[in-house]
Amino acid sequence: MESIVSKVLDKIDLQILDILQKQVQISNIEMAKRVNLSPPATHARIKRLEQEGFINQQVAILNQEKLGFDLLCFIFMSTNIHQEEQIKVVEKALKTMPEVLECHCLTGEYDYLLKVIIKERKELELFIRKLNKLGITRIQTSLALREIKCSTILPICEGSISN
Amino acid sequence: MESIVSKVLDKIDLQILDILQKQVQISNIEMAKRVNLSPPATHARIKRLEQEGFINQQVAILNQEKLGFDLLCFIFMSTNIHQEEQIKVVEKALKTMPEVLECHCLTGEYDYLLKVIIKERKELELFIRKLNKLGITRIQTSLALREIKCSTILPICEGSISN
DNA sequence: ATAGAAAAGTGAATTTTATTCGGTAAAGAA
DNA sequence: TTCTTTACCGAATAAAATTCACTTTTCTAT
Repeated sequence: MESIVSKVLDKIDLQILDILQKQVQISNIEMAKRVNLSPPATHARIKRLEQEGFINQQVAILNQEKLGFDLLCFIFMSTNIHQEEQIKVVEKALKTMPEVLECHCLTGEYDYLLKVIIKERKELELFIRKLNKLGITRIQTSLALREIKCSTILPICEGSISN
Repeated sequence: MESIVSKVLDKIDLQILDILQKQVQISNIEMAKRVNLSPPATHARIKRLEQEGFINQQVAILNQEKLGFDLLCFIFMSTNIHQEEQIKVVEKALKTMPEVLECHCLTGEYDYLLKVIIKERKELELFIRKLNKLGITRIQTSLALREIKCSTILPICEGSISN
C-alpha cells in the first residue's frame, strides 16, 4: 500500500523538500545538481511545491541567546470558561502576544501548552499577569534549563526513521 | 540604560534580522529598499550577521498535515538514572531520533519535555516503546488537538511587545 | 576643536543566478 | 497505435548578487 503522499509527490519532490527544510538558501543550480535535473525543471518543481502548499514558510531562525532572550518557558494552563465566544477571545489574545511562540490545545491535565520566550525575569512576571487577566484559572510554569534539541525538520526521507 | 544588543546591533541590523526571520527569501535589492541602504551595504550587513552567529539557520517550514504527519505529541518524562554518563547516552539517543523535533530539560514535575511528530497511531506506540528501552521511568503523553499558534519569530522589534 | 585612521556607504561594472522560451522526449488515455 | 498531456532540456534573456574603486561618515587621540 502506497501512502497518500506518493500519489502527489515523487522521490525527487521529497528530495527537494528535504533539502529546502535544511538549507533554504541553496541556489537553484546547486539544487539541480543534487537531484539530477536541469535548473529549469528543478525550478518548476519548487514553484509547484510552493503553490500546492507543501511549504508553509521560509524563515531565518535567529539565535535567542545572542539576541538577549534568556528565558524559554513552557506554560501549562487551563481556563474556567467554557463558552465558545470567550475561548475565542482568549485564543486571539494569545495569538497576538509576540512572546508566545507556540500555543497548542492539548489532551491531558491542562487545556493549553504555551511556549514563551522572555528576555528577563521581570518580563515573565508581567506576562503571567497578562494571562491572569484573560481568565486563566490554573497556570503552571516550567523553565527550560537546557536545550537538548530544537529542530523544524520533518522526517520525510525513507532512511531517516530510526529504530 | 542601553541593552547589550544595541552595543553590537543598530536599528538597521535589527530591522534586517526581523525581515529575514519572517521572509528569508527576500531579494537583497528589495531588502536594501526596505532599510534604505544600497544593495552592497545591505549585503555586507547580512553577511556580518551570519558570520557573527545571529542567524542559526535558514530553513523552509514544511506543511505537516500535507506530508502525512497526523500526530503532534508532547511527551513529559523523567529518568530514574542520575549518573552523568547514562544521561548523556539517553540525550544522544533522543537527539538522533528524527521524530523528536525538540527536547528540553525542564524545571518542575518532569525532567524532560519532548515535541514529537508522528504519522499515525501505530508509530506512536513504537516510539514510546523506544523510550522505555532507554530507561525512562515516568512518561506522560499529551496529543496536540489543535494548533492555535506556531511561530519561530522572536520579538526583536521595539513596537512588537504587547501590553 | 581638529587631524588622522578606521569603518561603512555609494554607484558602476562584472559575475553569477534565475527565468523564459521553443523544441523534444516521455507518459498516459482513447 | 495515435493523440494528448505533461515534463524535461539547452540556449537565450533578464535579474540579481557580488566586486571594486572611490567617497562619506564616524571615532579616536591629540
